[in-house]
Parts: sequence; C-alpha cells; structure tokens
Amino acid sequence: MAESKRYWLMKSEPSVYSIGDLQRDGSTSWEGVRNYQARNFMRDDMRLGDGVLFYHSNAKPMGIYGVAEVVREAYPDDTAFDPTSRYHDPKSDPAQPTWLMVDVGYVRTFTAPITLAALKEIPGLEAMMVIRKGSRLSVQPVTPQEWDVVMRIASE
DNA sequence: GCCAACGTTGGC
DNA sequence: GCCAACGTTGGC
Repeated sequence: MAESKRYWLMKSEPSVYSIGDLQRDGSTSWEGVRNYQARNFMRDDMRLGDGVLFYHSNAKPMGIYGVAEVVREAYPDDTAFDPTSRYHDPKSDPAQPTWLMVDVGYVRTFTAPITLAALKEIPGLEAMMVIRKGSRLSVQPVTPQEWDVVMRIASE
C-alpha cells in the first residue's frame, strides 16, 4: 500500500521569503533550517507531494497565506558551507552535512490569509502547534484533520 | 521595541 | 550530567 500523503506547516518571514516570492519563482529550496527537530521532520518524514501550509511569521498579519507542496525530498543544505551566507555553520562537515533542505513548489495563495488570531478561534485546531505560545519550530507536522479544517476555512 | 519561550553551549 | 548563560525566534 502506498504511503499516505502527509501535511506540514512551514514558517517564513515574508521579508526574507514570502508566498509571493514562491509564486514568482514556482519552486524554491528551503534553506536555512538550523533546528534538529525540524531537520529530522524533513529528513525522516517529508515526502514528495506532501502538502505544506505556508505561514508568514513576523508579519502583518501573521498567519497561513497559502499552500505549497514538497517537490524534492531532503538533500544537503549547502548554504551551511558558505561563509558569506547568513546560514553558515562552520561545524557542518561537507562530507557529512548536518543540515538538509527540501524544495517546495507553489500551489496557491489564499484569497485572504488565515490569521494567527483566527486560527486560535477555529474549532478543531486547538491542538495545532503553531498557535501555542512559544512554539518556535519552523517545520511542523499538521494532521489530516487540521489540514481539512484549514482548507475548508480557506475556501469560505 | 520588548521580552517570554526555547534551543544550544560550555563550565563544572 | 546538570544547569546557568547566552542567542534567537517570534508574538505582542
């Protein structure tokens, strides 16, 4: 039996990379993840075709702006080896890269973002990681149920 | 701009 | 192995 599709939420500061940038580019490499838990999700669980909620953090307003999908599974994040990169990590050995990235492709932008404030009020999303105070994980799993709720809200 | 929450580092 | 100090994230 085929593995079923999984769902994710990925955060980006729009001043760094926005969903508008992704729409323009079509797809992008998701470099710069420097958290082991987030890396492990990308390495161990994220598969081609998985759905991604595109979240803007440090934004006005903060929230889910649209949908992307995984178009390439985890591979080494070479920005870790670039001393001029803001994501440079001198401890990462090119022969055994510490950090990985995936590629995500643009799917669609919601007609209106589902704001963080709104997410907190939606029945069925109470357990969503992103609404928890202090939740800093930039790559988070989303349950199929949560995904369905978000898609339903987005189409209203 | 502030600061709480969190992950990482390093001294012991 | 513990935990204080530190740097960063990210909501407010």
